[in-house]
Amino acid sequence: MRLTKKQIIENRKRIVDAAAYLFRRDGFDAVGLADLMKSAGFTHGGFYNHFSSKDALVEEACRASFDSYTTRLAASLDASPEHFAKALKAYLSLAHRDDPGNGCPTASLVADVQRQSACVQAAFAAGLNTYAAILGKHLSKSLPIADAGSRKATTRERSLRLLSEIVGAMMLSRAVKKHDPALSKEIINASRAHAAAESLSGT
Amino acid sequence: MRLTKKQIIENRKRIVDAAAYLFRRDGFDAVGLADLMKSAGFTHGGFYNHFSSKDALVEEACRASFDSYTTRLAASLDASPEHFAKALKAYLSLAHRDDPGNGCPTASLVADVQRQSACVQAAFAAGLNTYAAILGKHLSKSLPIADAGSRKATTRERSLRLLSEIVGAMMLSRAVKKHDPALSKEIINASRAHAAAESLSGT
DNA sequence: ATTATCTATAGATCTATAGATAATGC
DNA sequence: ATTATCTATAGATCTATAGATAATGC
Repeated sequence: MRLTKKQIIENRKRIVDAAAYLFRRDGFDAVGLADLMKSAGFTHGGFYNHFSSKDALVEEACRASFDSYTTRLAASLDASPEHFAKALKAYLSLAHRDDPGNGCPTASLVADVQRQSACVQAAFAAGLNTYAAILGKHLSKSLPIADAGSRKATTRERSLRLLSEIVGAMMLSRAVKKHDPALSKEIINASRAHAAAESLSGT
Repeated sequence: MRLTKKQIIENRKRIVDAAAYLFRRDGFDAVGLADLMKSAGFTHGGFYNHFSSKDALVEEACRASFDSYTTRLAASLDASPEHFAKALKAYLSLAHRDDPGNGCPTASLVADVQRQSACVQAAFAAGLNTYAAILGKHLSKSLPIADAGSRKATTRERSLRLLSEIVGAMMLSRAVKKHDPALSKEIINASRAHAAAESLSGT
Protein backbone atom coordinates (compact mmCIF):
# COMPACT_ATOMS: atom_id res chain seq x y z
CA MET A 1 0.00 0.00 0.00
CA ARG A 2 1.71 3.08 -1.23
CA LEU A 3 1.21 6.18 0.87
CA THR A 4 0.48 9.72 -0.15
CA LYS A 5 3.16 12.36 0.34
CA LYS A 6 1.00 13.94 2.97
CA GLN A 7 0.79 10.65 4.85
CA ILE A 8 4.57 10.15 4.63
CA ILE A 9 5.16 13.59 6.11
CA GLU A 10 2.61 12.83 8.79
CA ASN A 11 4.33 9.53 9.59
CA ARG A 12 7.68 11.21 9.81
CA LYS A 13 6.24 13.75 12.22
CA ARG A 14 4.87 10.93 14.35
CA ILE A 15 8.39 9.56 14.68
CA VAL A 16 9.88 12.93 15.57
CA ASP A 17 7.16 13.60 18.13
CA ALA A 18 7.67 10.20 19.74
CA ALA A 19 11.41 10.86 19.82
CA ALA A 20 11.01 14.32 21.30
CA TYR A 21 8.98 12.76 24.10
CA LEU A 22 11.04 9.62 24.73
CA PHE A 23 14.44 11.29 24.45
CA ARG A 24 13.42 13.89 27.03
CA ARG A 25 11.97 11.24 29.29
CA ASP A 26 14.69 8.58 29.06
CA GLY A 27 17.71 10.14 27.37
CA PHE A 28 19.08 9.80 23.85
CA ASP A 29 21.10 6.66 24.37
CA ALA A 30 18.60 4.84 26.56
CA VAL A 31 15.96 4.87 23.83
CA GLY A 32 16.40 2.22 21.13
CA LEU A 33 15.11 2.64 17.62
CA ALA A 34 12.95 -0.48 17.86
CA ASP A 35 11.06 0.81 20.90
CA LEU A 36 10.91 4.29 19.46
CA MET A 37 9.36 3.11 16.20
CA LYS A 38 6.97 0.87 18.06
CA SER A 39 5.93 3.84 20.19
CA ALA A 40 5.25 5.79 16.99
CA GLY A 41 3.21 2.89 15.65
CA PHE A 42 5.72 1.43 13.18
CA THR A 43 8.18 -1.42 12.96
CA HIS A 44 11.91 -1.08 13.38
CA GLY A 45 12.99 -1.37 9.76
CA GLY A 46 11.02 1.55 8.43
CA PHE A 47 13.12 4.02 10.33
CA TYR A 48 15.65 4.45 7.58
CA ASN A 49 13.02 5.48 5.09
CA HIS A 50 12.84 8.71 7.04
CA PHE A 51 16.25 9.29 8.59
CA SER A 52 19.80 8.50 7.56
CA SER A 53 20.82 7.55 11.08
CA LYS A 54 19.78 7.74 14.70
CA ASP A 55 22.00 10.77 15.07
CA ALA A 56 19.96 12.61 12.43
CA LEU A 57 16.78 11.97 14.38
CA VAL A 58 18.41 12.99 17.65
CA GLU A 59 19.31 16.33 16.12
CA GLU A 60 15.84 16.89 14.70
CA ALA A 61 14.11 15.80 17.91
CA CYS A 62 16.33 18.12 19.92
CA ARG A 63 15.39 21.03 17.71
CA ALA A 64 11.71 20.08 17.80
CA SER A 65 11.71 19.89 21.62
CA PHE A 66 13.14 23.37 21.94
CA ASP A 67 10.92 24.82 19.24
CA SER A 68 7.67 23.67 20.77
CA TYR A 69 8.75 24.52 24.29
CA THR A 70 10.15 27.99 23.69
CA THR A 71 7.35 28.93 21.30
CA ARG A 72 4.74 28.07 23.89
CA LEU A 73 6.71 29.81 26.64
CA ALA A 74 7.19 33.00 24.64
CA ALA A 75 3.51 33.15 23.72
CA SER A 76 2.50 32.72 27.33
CA LEU A 77 4.91 35.36 28.61
CA ASP A 78 3.89 37.88 25.98
CA ALA A 79 0.25 37.49 26.95
CA SER A 80 0.49 39.42 30.19
CA PRO A 81 3.12 40.58 32.69
CA GLU A 82 2.02 38.36 35.54
CA HIS A 83 2.55 35.29 33.38
CA PHE A 84 6.24 35.42 34.20
CA ALA A 85 5.63 34.50 37.81
CA LYS A 86 3.13 31.88 36.71
CA ALA A 87 5.59 30.33 34.30
CA LEU A 88 8.22 30.07 37.02
CA LYS A 89 5.74 28.43 39.36
CA ALA A 90 4.77 25.97 36.65
CA TYR A 91 8.41 25.21 35.98
CA LEU A 92 9.21 24.62 39.63
CA SER A 93 6.32 22.23 40.19
CA LEU A 94 5.89 18.54 40.92
CA ALA A 95 3.86 18.21 37.73
CA HIS A 96 6.84 19.35 35.69
CA ARG A 97 9.21 17.21 37.71
CA ASP A 98 7.07 14.15 37.03
CA ASP A 99 6.61 14.69 33.31
CA PRO A 100 10.07 15.20 31.79
CA GLY A 101 8.89 13.88 28.42
CA ASN A 102 6.82 17.02 27.87
CA GLY A 103 8.96 19.32 29.99
CA CYS A 104 11.94 21.62 29.64
CA PRO A 105 14.33 20.24 27.00
CA THR A 106 17.29 21.86 28.71
CA ALA A 107 16.78 20.03 31.98
CA SER A 108 16.18 16.75 30.16
CA LEU A 109 18.97 16.87 27.59
CA VAL A 110 21.76 18.98 29.09
CA ALA A 111 23.81 16.01 30.29
CA ASP A 112 23.21 13.75 27.31
CA VAL A 113 24.08 16.32 24.73
CA GLN A 114 27.75 16.24 25.62
CA ARG A 115 27.99 12.68 24.36
CA GLN A 116 26.28 13.45 21.07
CA SER A 117 27.53 14.63 17.70
CA ALA A 118 28.48 18.20 16.89
CA CYS A 119 25.18 18.71 15.05
CA VAL A 120 23.18 17.80 18.13
CA GLN A 121 25.30 20.06 20.30
CA ALA A 122 24.72 22.90 17.89
CA ALA A 123 20.96 22.36 18.01
CA PHE A 124 21.08 22.35 21.80
CA ALA A 125 23.17 25.52 22.03
CA ALA A 126 20.81 27.29 19.63
CA GLY A 127 17.82 26.26 21.72
CA LEU A 128 19.46 27.39 24.92
CA ASN A 129 20.25 30.79 23.45
CA THR A 130 16.65 31.26 22.42
CA TYR A 131 15.55 30.22 25.87
CA ALA A 132 17.85 32.69 27.60
CA ALA A 133 16.75 35.46 25.27
CA ILE A 134 13.10 34.92 26.16
CA LEU A 135 13.85 35.03 29.86
CA GLY A 136 15.98 38.11 29.42
CA LYS A 137 13.27 39.93 27.50
CA HIS A 138 10.84 39.58 30.37
CA LEU A 139 13.33 40.07 33.19
CA SER A 140 14.30 43.41 31.70
CA LYS A 141 10.80 44.70 32.41
CA SER A 142 11.69 44.77 36.07
CA LEU A 143 14.46 47.16 37.08
CA PRO A 144 17.76 45.56 38.05
CA ILE A 145 18.54 46.33 41.67
CA ALA A 146 21.86 46.24 43.43
CA ASP A 147 23.34 42.87 44.34
CA ALA A 148 24.10 42.13 47.95
CA GLY A 149 27.72 42.76 47.01
CA SER A 150 26.73 46.25 45.94
CA ARG A 151 27.16 45.74 42.21
CA LYS A 152 24.52 45.79 39.52
CA ALA A 153 23.66 42.59 37.75
CA THR A 154 22.82 42.97 34.09
CA THR A 155 19.61 41.51 32.72
CA ARG A 156 21.69 39.00 30.80
CA GLU A 157 23.45 37.86 33.96
CA ARG A 158 20.17 37.58 35.81
CA SER A 159 18.56 35.49 33.10
CA LEU A 160 21.50 33.11 32.90
CA ARG A 161 21.61 32.72 36.67
CA LEU A 162 17.88 32.13 36.82
CA LEU A 163 18.18 29.54 34.07
CA SER A 164 21.02 27.78 35.89
CA GLU A 165 19.06 27.70 39.11
CA ILE A 166 15.75 26.39 37.78
CA VAL A 167 17.40 23.82 35.51
CA GLY A 168 19.68 22.72 38.33
CA ALA A 169 16.82 22.52 40.81
CA MET A 170 14.70 20.45 38.41
CA MET A 171 17.53 18.01 37.75
CA LEU A 172 18.45 17.61 41.41
CA SER A 173 14.82 17.20 42.36
CA ARG A 174 14.32 14.50 39.74
CA ALA A 175 17.50 12.69 40.72
CA VAL A 176 16.49 12.13 44.35
CA LYS A 177 12.76 11.80 43.72
CA LYS A 178 12.58 8.05 44.23
CA HIS A 179 14.87 7.60 47.15
CA ASP A 180 14.32 10.86 49.02
CA PRO A 181 10.98 12.43 48.00
CA ALA A 182 11.12 14.90 50.89
CA LEU A 183 14.44 16.30 49.72
CA SER A 184 13.11 16.33 46.18
CA LYS A 185 10.25 18.63 47.16
CA GLU A 186 12.49 20.72 49.36
CA ILE A 187 14.80 21.47 46.45
CA ILE A 188 11.94 22.64 44.26
CA ASN A 189 10.33 24.71 46.98
CA ALA A 190 13.55 26.43 47.95
CA SER A 191 13.90 27.84 44.45
CA ARG A 192 10.19 28.42 44.05
CA ALA A 193 10.04 30.75 47.03
CA HIS A 194 12.88 32.79 45.66
CA ALA A 195 11.76 32.75 42.05
CA ALA A 196 8.59 34.64 42.87
CA ALA A 197 10.66 37.48 44.26
CA GLU A 198 13.11 37.34 41.38
CA SER A 199 10.34 37.70 38.83
CA LEU A 200 9.26 40.96 40.43
CA SER A 201 12.34 42.80 41.52
CA GLY A 202 15.50 40.90 40.65
CA THR A 203 18.40 40.23 42.97
CA MET B 1 50.04 -15.71 39.47
CA ARG B 2 48.42 -15.19 42.80
CA LEU B 3 48.84 -11.87 44.57
CA THR B 4 49.24 -10.84 48.18
CA LYS B 5 46.15 -9.69 50.02
CA LYS B 6 47.52 -6.21 50.13
CA GLN B 7 48.00 -6.23 46.39
CA ILE B 8 44.46 -7.50 45.82
CA ILE B 9 43.00 -4.68 47.87
CA GLU B 10 45.22 -2.27 46.02
CA ASN B 11 44.06 -3.66 42.66
CA ARG B 12 40.43 -3.33 43.66
CA LYS B 13 41.02 0.26 44.65
CA ARG B 14 42.62 0.91 41.27
CA ILE B 15 39.41 -0.26 39.61
CA VAL B 16 37.19 1.89 41.84
CA ASP B 17 39.40 4.93 41.31
CA ALA B 18 39.38 4.47 37.55
CA ALA B 19 35.59 4.09 37.67
CA ALA B 20 35.12 7.18 39.85
CA TYR B 21 37.07 9.15 37.28
CA LEU B 22 35.62 7.68 34.07
CA PHE B 23 32.00 7.61 35.25
CA ARG B 24 32.18 11.27 36.19
CA ARG B 25 33.87 12.15 32.92
CA ASP B 26 31.79 10.06 30.50
CA GLY B 27 28.74 8.80 32.37
CA PHE B 28 27.87 5.41 33.81
CA ASP B 29 26.48 3.85 30.69
CA ALA B 30 28.99 5.26 28.26
CA VAL B 31 31.90 3.53 30.01
CA GLY B 32 32.30 -0.16 29.16
CA LEU B 33 33.88 -2.66 31.51
CA ALA B 34 36.55 -3.60 28.98
CA ASP B 35 37.77 -0.02 28.67
CA LEU B 36 37.43 0.56 32.37
CA MET B 37 39.55 -2.45 33.28
CA LYS B 38 42.09 -1.51 30.64
CA SER B 39 42.28 1.97 32.12
CA ALA B 40 42.93 0.42 35.53
CA GLY B 41 45.65 -1.76 34.01
CA PHE B 42 43.76 -5.06 33.83
CA THR B 43 41.90 -7.17 31.32
CA HIS B 44 38.16 -7.49 31.00
CA GLY B 45 37.66 -10.92 32.55
CA GLY B 46 39.15 -10.15 35.93
CA PHE B 47 36.40 -7.72 36.75
CA TYR B 48 34.09 -10.28 38.36
CA ASN B 49 36.70 -11.35 40.89
CA HIS B 50 36.14 -7.98 42.53
CA PHE B 51 32.52 -7.09 41.82
CA SER B 52 29.36 -9.10 41.31
CA SER B 53 28.13 -6.84 38.50
CA LYS B 54 28.67 -3.50 36.85
CA ASP B 55 25.87 -2.11 38.97
CA ALA B 56 27.80 -2.98 42.14
CA LEU B 57 30.79 -1.03 40.89
CA VAL B 58 28.62 1.90 39.85
CA GLU B 59 27.27 2.11 43.38
CA GLU B 60 30.71 1.92 44.97
CA ALA B 61 32.21 4.41 42.56
CA CYS B 62 29.34 6.80 43.20
CA ARG B 63 29.93 6.62 46.91
CA ALA B 64 33.69 6.96 46.46
CA SER B 65 33.27 10.07 44.29
CA PHE B 66 31.13 11.80 46.89
CA ASP B 67 33.33 10.71 49.79
CA SER B 68 36.53 12.08 48.37
CA TYR B 69 34.87 15.25 47.10
CA THR B 70 32.89 16.20 50.19
CA THR B 71 35.70 15.25 52.56
CA ARG B 72 38.10 17.52 50.74
CA LEU B 73 35.51 20.30 50.55
CA ALA B 74 34.62 20.12 54.24
CA ALA B 75 38.27 20.18 55.27
CA SER B 76 38.92 23.20 53.11
CA LEU B 77 35.89 25.11 54.38
CA ASP B 78 36.68 24.36 58.00
CA ALA B 79 40.17 25.73 57.58
CA SER B 80 39.16 29.38 57.50
CA PRO B 81 36.05 31.52 56.84
CA GLU B 82 37.28 33.03 53.60
CA HIS B 83 37.65 29.57 52.09
CA PHE B 84 33.94 29.56 51.33
CA ALA B 85 34.29 32.27 48.73
CA LYS B 86 37.40 30.54 47.40
CA ALA B 87 35.60 27.24 47.07
CA LEU B 88 32.78 28.86 45.13
CA LYS B 89 35.26 30.51 42.79
CA ALA B 90 37.02 27.21 42.27
CA TYR B 91 33.71 25.51 41.57
CA LEU B 92 32.64 28.12 39.05
CA SER B 93 35.87 27.98 37.08
CA LEU B 94 36.96 26.85 33.63
CA ALA B 95 39.36 24.41 35.27
CA HIS B 96 36.46 22.65 36.96
CA ARG B 97 34.36 22.80 33.81
CA ASP B 98 37.16 21.14 31.85
CA ASP B 99 37.91 18.36 34.33
CA PRO B 100 34.63 16.62 35.16
CA GLY B 101 36.44 13.39 35.95
CA ASN B 102 37.87 14.90 39.11
CA GLY B 103 35.10 17.40 39.71
CA CYS B 104 31.77 17.66 41.48
CA PRO B 105 30.02 14.25 41.46
CA THR B 106 26.62 15.91 41.59
CA ALA B 107 27.11 17.84 38.37
CA SER B 108 28.57 14.80 36.65
CA LEU B 109 26.13 12.12 37.79
CA VAL B 110 22.82 13.86 38.44
CA ALA B 111 21.27 12.98 35.09
CA ASP B 112 22.68 9.46 34.83
CA VAL B 113 21.60 8.40 38.28
CA GLN B 114 17.92 8.34 37.30
CA ARG B 115 18.57 5.45 34.95
CA GLN B 116 20.48 3.41 37.54
CA SER B 117 19.40 0.91 40.18
CA ALA B 118 17.85 1.83 43.51
CA CYS B 119 21.18 1.21 45.28
CA VAL B 120 22.94 3.74 43.10
CA GLN B 121 20.16 6.28 43.60
CA ALA B 122 20.43 5.82 47.35
CA ALA B 123 24.18 6.40 47.24
CA PHE B 124 23.61 9.56 45.22
CA ALA B 125 20.91 10.91 47.53
CA ALA B 126 23.13 10.27 50.56
CA GLY B 127 26.00 12.10 48.90
CA LEU B 128 23.80 15.03 47.98
CA ASN B 129 22.50 15.35 51.53
CA THR B 130 26.05 15.44 52.87
CA TYR B 131 26.90 18.03 50.29
CA ALA B 132 23.96 20.27 51.20
CA ALA B 133 24.75 19.92 54.92
CA ILE B 134 28.30 21.13 54.39
CA LEU B 135 27.12 24.15 52.44
CA GLY B 136 24.48 24.88 55.06
CA LYS B 137 26.96 24.74 57.89
CA HIS B 138 29.04 27.49 56.34
CA LEU B 139 26.20 29.57 55.01
CA SER B 140 24.75 29.76 58.49
CA LYS B 141 27.78 31.75 59.62
CA SER B 142 26.46 34.69 57.65
CA LEU B 143 23.16 36.15 58.78
CA PRO B 144 20.15 35.49 56.57
CA ILE B 145 18.81 38.76 55.22
CA ALA B 146 15.42 39.53 53.83
CA ASP B 147 14.58 38.33 50.35
CA ALA B 148 13.57 40.87 47.78
CA GLY B 149 10.03 39.64 48.36
CA SER B 150 10.42 40.64 52.02
CA ARG B 151 10.52 37.15 53.47
CA LYS B 152 13.41 35.47 55.22
CA ALA B 153 15.11 32.57 53.54
CA THR B 154 16.29 29.85 55.88
CA THR B 155 19.86 28.62 55.74
CA ARG B 156 18.57 25.33 54.39
CA GLU B 157 16.73 27.06 51.56
CA ARG B 158 19.75 29.14 50.74
CA SER B 159 22.08 26.15 50.60
CA LEU B 160 19.72 24.19 48.35
CA ARG B 161 19.27 27.13 46.03
CA LEU B 162 22.98 27.73 45.88
CA LEU B 163 23.55 24.07 45.11
CA SER B 164 20.93 24.14 42.34
CA GLU B 165 22.49 27.21 40.83
CA ILE B 166 26.13 26.12 40.77
CA VAL B 167 25.31 22.58 39.62
CA GLY B 168 23.00 23.95 36.93
CA ALA B 169 25.54 26.51 35.79
CA MET B 170 28.28 23.88 35.57
CA MET B 171 26.11 21.54 33.54
CA LEU B 172 24.89 24.23 31.17
CA SER B 173 28.40 25.57 30.74
CA ARG B 174 29.72 22.11 29.89
CA ALA B 175 26.89 21.38 27.49
CA VAL B 176 27.58 24.36 25.22
CA LYS B 177 31.35 24.43 25.70
CA LYS B 178 32.23 23.01 22.30
CA HIS B 179 29.76 24.79 20.11
CA ASP B 180 29.40 28.08 21.94
CA PRO B 181 32.44 28.72 24.17
CA ALA B 182 31.47 32.36 24.71
CA LEU B 183 28.09 31.40 26.14
CA SER B 184 29.78 28.70 28.18
CA LYS B 185 31.99 31.26 29.91
CA GLU B 186 29.14 33.70 30.26
CA ILE B 187 27.06 31.17 32.17
CA ILE B 188 29.86 30.48 34.62
CA ASN B 189 30.69 34.12 35.12
CA ALA B 190 27.08 35.15 35.69
CA SER B 191 26.87 32.84 38.69
CA ARG B 192 30.41 33.55 39.81
CA ALA B 193 29.73 37.24 40.24
CA HIS B 194 26.69 36.55 42.34
CA ALA B 195 28.20 33.70 44.34
CA ALA B 196 30.80 35.98 45.87
CA ALA B 197 28.04 38.14 47.29
CA GLU B 198 26.00 35.15 48.40
CA SER B 199 28.93 33.76 50.36
CA LEU B 200 29.13 36.95 52.37
CA SER B 201 25.62 38.15 52.98
CA GLY B 202 23.04 35.83 51.47
CA THR B 203 20.12 36.88 49.35
C1' DA C 1 60.22 -27.94 53.77
C1' DT C 2 56.64 -30.13 51.35
C1' DT C 3 52.05 -30.57 49.74
C1' DA C 4 47.45 -29.19 48.80
C1' DT C 5 44.34 -25.56 48.32
C1' DC C 6 42.73 -21.22 47.08
C1' DT C 7 41.97 -17.40 43.95
C1' DA C 8 43.10 -13.20 40.94
C1' DT C 9 44.40 -13.10 36.42
C1' DA C 10 44.15 -13.44 31.20
C1' DG C 11 41.82 -14.76 27.39
C1' DA C 12 38.21 -17.07 24.98
C1' DT C 13 33.48 -17.40 24.69
C1' DC C 14 28.42 -16.82 25.41
C1' DT C 15 24.12 -14.14 25.11
C1' DA C 16 21.46 -10.12 24.46
C1' DT C 17 20.73 -5.97 22.23
C1' DA C 18 21.71 -2.06 19.52
C1' DG C 19 22.00 0.33 14.95
C1' DA C 20 21.88 -0.60 10.29
C1' DT C 21 20.79 -3.19 5.81
C1' DA C 22 18.47 -6.17 2.46
C1' DA C 23 14.67 -8.58 0.66
C1' DT C 24 9.82 -8.66 0.30
C1' DG C 25 5.08 -6.97 -0.26
C1' DC C 26 1.35 -3.71 -1.23
C1' DA D 1 6.14 -0.36 5.50
C1' DT D 2 7.17 -5.00 7.08
C1' DT D 3 10.08 -8.81 8.05
C1' DA D 4 14.32 -11.05 8.36
C1' DT D 5 19.06 -10.51 8.75
C1' DC D 6 23.74 -8.61 9.49
C1' DT D 7 27.40 -6.65 12.39
C1' DA D 8 29.29 -4.64 16.40
C1' DT D 9 29.47 -4.24 21.15
C1' DA D 10 28.04 -4.68 25.75
C1' DG D 11 27.80 -7.37 30.18
C1' DA D 12 28.61 -11.72 31.87
C1' DT D 13 30.58 -16.56 32.14
C1' DC D 14 34.04 -20.19 31.76
C1' DT D 15 38.66 -22.36 31.80
C1' DA D 16 43.49 -22.71 32.53
C1' DT D 17 47.30 -20.83 34.85
C1' DA D 18 50.36 -18.98 38.20
C1' DG D 19 51.70 -18.31 42.58
C1' DA D 20 50.49 -16.96 47.46
C1' DT D 21 48.57 -19.03 51.53
C1' DA D 22 47.43 -22.71 54.72
C1' DA D 23 47.91 -27.30 56.30
C1' DT D 24 50.93 -31.03 56.89
C1' DG D 25 55.19 -33.53 57.89
C1' DC D 26 59.99 -33.98 59.37
